[in-house]
Formats: sequence, C-alpha cells, structure tokens
Amino acid sequence: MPEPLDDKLCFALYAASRAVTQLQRPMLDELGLTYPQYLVMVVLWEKRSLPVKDLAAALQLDYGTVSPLLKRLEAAGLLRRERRADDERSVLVALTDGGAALRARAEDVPGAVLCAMDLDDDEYHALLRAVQKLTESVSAPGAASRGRTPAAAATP
Amino acid sequence: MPEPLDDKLCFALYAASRAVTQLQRPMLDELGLTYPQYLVMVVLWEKRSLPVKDLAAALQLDYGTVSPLLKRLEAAGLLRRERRADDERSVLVALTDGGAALRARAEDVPGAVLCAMDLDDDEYHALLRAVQKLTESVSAPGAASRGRTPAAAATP
DNA sequence: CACGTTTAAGTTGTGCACAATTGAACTGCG
DNA sequence: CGCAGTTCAATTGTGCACAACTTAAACGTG
Repeated sequence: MPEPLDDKLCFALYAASRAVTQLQRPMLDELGLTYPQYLVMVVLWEKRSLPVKDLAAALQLDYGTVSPLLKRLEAAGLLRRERRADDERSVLVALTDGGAALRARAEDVPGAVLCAMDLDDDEYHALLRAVQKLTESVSAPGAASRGRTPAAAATP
Repeated sequence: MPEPLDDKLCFALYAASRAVTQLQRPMLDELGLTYPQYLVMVVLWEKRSLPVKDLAAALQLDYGTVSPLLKRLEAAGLLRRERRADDERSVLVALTDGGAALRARAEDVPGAVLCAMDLDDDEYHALLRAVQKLTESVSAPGAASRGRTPAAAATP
C-alpha cells in the first residue's frame, strides 16, 4: 500500500538528512561532538580561523544557531573566539591545539559514511550535484513564486 | 575557492532539507502549522485515523518527538487522541472536522514546492528514488560496518 | 495463576533551528 | 562633525529531534 509521504521529495530529503546524521552519531559521540559541531570543526580544520559570519554562511545557519554552538565548542576547548581589533563588531573563531588534535581521531568518519551510503563515485557526485542544485533553486529569493509559473510575480 | 563542505553529500542533504523547509514556512505559517505538523496532517488527510506508532513509523520519528507534537495539534483542534478499547496501550490519532477542513487551504502547497524546485517529472522521480535508496542504505542495521568493506564485522 | 518479557506511549534533559529583538560598532552623507 | 542607517553578533522564546528513563498494558511460559 502506497504511503502518503512516499511521493514527496521534501519528506525524502528530511528523512535522508536525519538518517545520515543518525549514522554518524555513534562515531561523533566518541569525539564528544554533535553533527553540527562536527561540521564546524570540518570547516575549522581547513581554514584554521575565520569570522563567525563566514562560518555561519558556510553552514547556512544563522547566528541564533551558531552562537551557542560555538560557545559549547569553546567550553570544550576546541576553539577560541576573539573580537577583531580592526573591527570590534566581528568575532574571529580560531582552532586551538586541542581542536586541531581532534582531526586525526575524526579522519575515518567520512570514509565510513561513504561506505554506508553504498554509492559508487559517479552516483555520489551525480546525487551531490542534484541536491546542491535543488538547494540553490529553492533558496533563490522568490523561489516560491517562480518556476513553471511565468505569471506576473508580485514585484511591482 | 573550494569550500570545505562542498564535497560532502551529508552536508548537502542537511542543507537541502532545511532549505526546502524554509521554502514552505511562509505557506505553512498561514495555516498555523510547522513543517513536521504539516507532515502529520498529510498522513491524516489520507488515513483519517491511525495509531501513534504507525504515525511515528510513517514520519520515521520517535515518540519523544511525536508525542508533544500531537499534543499541540490536538490543542489546535486538528486531531483527537483516544485510547483503543481493545488494547489500552495503543492510542489512536483521528482527524477532526477542523483538521479535515484545513486540507483545502493546504492543497496548493505541494505545487508551489514542486514549482520552486524547478525539476521536470523525470528529474523529480530520479532524485526521489536516489534519496530514498540512500536513506535505506544508511538506515540498514550495521550500515556503518558494511558497504565496500567486506572485512569481518563485529558479529561473533 | 504468577512472573518476567515485550510493547505502546509519554516524560525529561540536551542540543539544534529559526524568528524576533537587542545592542554595540562601523559607515555614509549632508 | 553629527547622526541615520547598516552590519555583526548575541539573546530570548518556541518547536523539533533524540537518548534515556518511566509507566502501564498485554503476552508467554512454567
């Protein structure tokens, strides 16, 4: 029997996102990280240091989510936050030695995830691109009023 | 410059899921529903009535999420919860007239979403299937220890 | 029948997500 | 300079998401 949500891509994405997070949870638990915290660390391992604004942009999250998240990571000793001298509005997030050290313990997480996804390289990249394109279509300003409806939009 | 998360499908799904939810928020706001609440209503509009267990299974959520969510929908007058007479453990969730009436006001939500996604029918179904397959691969028990690593699993 | 086990649902506590608000620091322009 | 307007970040409040725990009903086996 067909279930009511089976044909909904929006639900499929929602379920997939949670399933992938669930998959990583046991591994991240050993590092003392949640999934969003892990994403912050992934960015920091590459960048060493960047403003909160850029970090929030990279994660596509707002300050209301990122601020307390960074506070917890700072309390765990994985990063530091310091106001910039040249612009006191901006706060720079910087990796600590403890944060850098965690990288080695996390290095096999992506492999395990890839493995569990059971996709070959082509499938992986095709799906990645399709999902990224979807995000862009849907995030574009006025997305809800465009698409296959070329009727006059409410932009006088 | 390549961003650290750009090659991560897990992040792409997480971002896409949130972007699609954001897209629907203004429409659902007018109905007084959050996105998970809307999903519950979608199921109820099809099924009229079902146990909490089945609803949680359909949404792939646990009781800890679903119980308070149903409480709020009941307070809003959209559904009723009643213990079954033949099995006092089970609670049946049933659509009220108010809940049924909301269906008409929500009917153009899926169309608007589809439209904003800017996908043709084939792309939509291909992506839907790919995402569903991924969820299944990743949700399968022991997913993290299988895949392209046929090494002995820790199942003595 | 009694007793341990399983099952359905709810509760508690932590941590996201996000809207709305606040506040401080920078900017632009007359 | 003065000050409206913008920008960066944090706070507050609501509602998920989920682990861990609790409660109560049904079941199974001796």
